[in-house]
Amino acid sequence: MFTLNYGDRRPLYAQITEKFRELILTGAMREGDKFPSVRELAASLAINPNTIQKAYKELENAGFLLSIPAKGSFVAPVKRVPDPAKIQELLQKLRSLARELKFAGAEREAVLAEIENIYKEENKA
Amino acid sequence: MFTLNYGDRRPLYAQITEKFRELILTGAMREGDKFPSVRELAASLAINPNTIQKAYKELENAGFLLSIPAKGSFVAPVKRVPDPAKIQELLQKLRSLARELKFAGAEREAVLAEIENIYKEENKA
DNA sequence: CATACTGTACTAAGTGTTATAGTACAGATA
DNA sequence: TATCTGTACTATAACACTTAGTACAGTATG
Repeated sequence: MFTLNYGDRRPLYAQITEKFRELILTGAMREGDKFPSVRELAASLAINPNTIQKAYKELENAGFLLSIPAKGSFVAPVKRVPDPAKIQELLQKLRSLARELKFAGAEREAVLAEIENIYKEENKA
Repeated sequence: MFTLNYGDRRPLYAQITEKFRELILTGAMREGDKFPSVRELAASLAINPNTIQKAYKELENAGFLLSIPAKGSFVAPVKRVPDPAKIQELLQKLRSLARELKFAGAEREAVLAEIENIYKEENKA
């Protein structure tokens, strides 16, 4: 499904959390889709099942995953209500990132184009 | 100068690194400005000097800080060469962040406006 | 019913990171 | 001379991360 980067200094469970969030945000995984089972993914990545469980628990807390004991883990129903607090938090990160881009010499138009592209994206099946 | 957030799960030295990077990126600190001394900042934040030293070493590796033994630590000269690899890395983060914003319900125009504002900013003294 | 799968919940151990405490040295400054 | 600066160590405690192993209840399939 994906690979882990052991050179990355972030913990394994955080890498796994991020990968799945990307899959959901890009539309590669949609509401109701089944996650690999804890043991199956652990075997596939050659790591401990507990680490997968920790990643899944994080995803569940973040509202991306819904666990049903004895059945499996699934992509949670999307809440269609804008979350102002979350948006403000993300905009703060955006400002910080934009300043770094400006500092690194990125063109204003290039940065704007990236945003446009994301908002043009169809959430592909 | 600033405060630490002990609720944050990131290490103290990383928080300190980030604060100074913000100060430099926003122009609040400029080339040649003096950082507080290791011991002074440690006393001010009520933490160990070693932790400050670790933060300063990170800033130095990142090119933001220049240490002169027995004199002090200063904001490093800015390199005016665009760094394509760094820009690509940041753009990748930008895309991820933009998808999260879209997912959270942020308006396209609001996101674009933030970028515009950053690029309009004069680097204030 | 039996078997194999699912998520979940523990304990125990090893490892690495983080942070503190303390000491020390050489160079600059006043 | 006294005090400041960055730097470099050692030692220790606390915590996070990861692995290993075991166990339980519920579901699906034969």
